[in-house]
Amino acid sequence: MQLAVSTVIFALREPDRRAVRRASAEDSRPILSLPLVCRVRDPYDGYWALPGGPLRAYEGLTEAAARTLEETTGLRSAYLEQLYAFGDPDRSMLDTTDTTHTPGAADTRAAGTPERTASDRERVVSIVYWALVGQEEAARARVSQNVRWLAADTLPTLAFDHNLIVDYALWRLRTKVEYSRIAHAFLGETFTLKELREVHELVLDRTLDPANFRRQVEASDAVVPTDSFRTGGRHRPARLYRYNTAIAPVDLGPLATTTTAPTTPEPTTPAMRSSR
Amino acid sequence: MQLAVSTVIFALREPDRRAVRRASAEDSRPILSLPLVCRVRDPYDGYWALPGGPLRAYEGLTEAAARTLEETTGLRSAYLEQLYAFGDPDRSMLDTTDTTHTPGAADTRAAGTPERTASDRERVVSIVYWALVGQEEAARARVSQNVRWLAADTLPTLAFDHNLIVDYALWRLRTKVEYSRIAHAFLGETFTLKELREVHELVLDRTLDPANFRRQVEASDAVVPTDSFRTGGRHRPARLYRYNTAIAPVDLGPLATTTTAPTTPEPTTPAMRSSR
DNA sequence: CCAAAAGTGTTTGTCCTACACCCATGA
DNA sequence: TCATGGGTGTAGGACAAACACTTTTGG
Repeated sequence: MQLAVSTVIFALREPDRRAVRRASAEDSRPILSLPLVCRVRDPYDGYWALPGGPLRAYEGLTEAAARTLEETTGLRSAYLEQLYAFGDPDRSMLDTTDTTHTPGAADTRAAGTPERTASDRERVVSIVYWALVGQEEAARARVSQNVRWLAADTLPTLAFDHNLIVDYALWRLRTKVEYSRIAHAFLGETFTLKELREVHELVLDRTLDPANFRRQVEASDAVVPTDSFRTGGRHRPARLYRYNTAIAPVDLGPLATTTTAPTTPEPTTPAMRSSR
Repeated sequence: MQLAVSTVIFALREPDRRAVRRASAEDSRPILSLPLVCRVRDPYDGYWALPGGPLRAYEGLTEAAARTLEETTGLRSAYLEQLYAFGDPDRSMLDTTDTTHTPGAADTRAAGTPERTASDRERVVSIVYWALVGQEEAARARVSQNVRWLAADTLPTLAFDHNLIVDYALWRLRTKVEYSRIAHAFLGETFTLKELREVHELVLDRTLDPANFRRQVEASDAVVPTDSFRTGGRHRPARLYRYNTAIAPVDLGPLATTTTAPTTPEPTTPAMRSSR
């Protein structure tokens, strides 16, 4: 039995030069992408897989996720949260029959995938994290021959059950963007409300009303205005905002104190309240 | 390194005869309780702990949770979901200095706690599940000398980090009751809306408006009316309802297909929608 | 001046809350 | 018949969606 920690790393990246031809030329908005590692061992040899590796003796789970994130991309994430533990006995031997995986995978493989060192077919329980990386941070991601960033919604067949895992992480990201305040993790230190809205639009894949978005964000206290403005467009400059660190970013309940988040009680949604 | 699976099992149980004296006599509503196992080994010897045990070679994680649940209580749960994986390196050696744990614990211990068979102080990663058990099911729970049901909100100091785990499970239960439809799992096959409302009130610890609760539940399609009525009170009989199995009970996203839930797309919350 | 995006105001509809009110039953 | 809870109606408030409108810049 092996215990591994893997991470689904999301970032908004400029579209690849090769892939940009498909669209109508000037649609060059960032694309929700994630880095994958090409396997060089027998189970799923040549397939892409999530970055990860075995848990070391004296490190915590979150620590291990941050470490593998740094090892594969050279980056630190602005947001890191546990996703789910996958441990079905047969998840090492799923359908290899599907051959729709990227053909270029075979020639990019190299030595040193950190995942799985023991004998094959051994059972692996994976504790999976998901992470968000900022734009500037993602721009200077380490390039490597067997690490590649792929678009999240047009993935090939991945190794093991990693397609299911990415789908679940995507679902969690989209769900959480709607009710929590994590979209800023995709941006830099300061940002305009238009930029923040575009992150929401890219993640949720639909347009949002600028006026209503502005009001909703301002009412949530998620951001605080600065005195700076973003100029350069041929229009009125937009005010820059900064993420409000005084409020807990997410709802982890009692677990919020054990992570990096400051302790702040979550506002309860009023619903059918009465006396008592 | 050990990998264990533990489960936080919730049920609404009649208050204990001994504990009923504290209240003003006729407040005998059910109490949110969970079964705990008394440890008989050195780390936290005599303390109460969550039921669980090592993951077996050929069983899935959910399978292991259901098995330990059956082994400690003899029951099957109406709801079972993964909670979190706890794996900090130092969580086997937390504060033993606190001695506020129940004094009667020492004399109820017996041989055969299923948890942890290897040498002490070894690192343990626990994948924790949480479960809901129906009222009738909970009433015929197996009694044992080193298994006892304790009230969820007045727990003593538990072994390891199990207090934190129970707090988190409680928070998840309360959060999920508000937006999902899991409260029926505490009840039997059929139930009145008053009974379902009382479950919500007990879990959330506040009263709810009966009229609004009725409308909200009926609008959510969570239950379907039957032709039977609950008679006996000196008032108009109440219609019995049944849980609507045609709709997925919770939001597990892509993971819903891997569990027992039928495949039904989750209705998205409309918010700031526009064209595209 | 004009185009374009920043930012504000306003209407409309929907949902929740509180609470008044009728209905049906057992004693 | 009356007390009790089952079940319905409805006015008021909060909030989101849609969209008209004003403001401020670059060309």
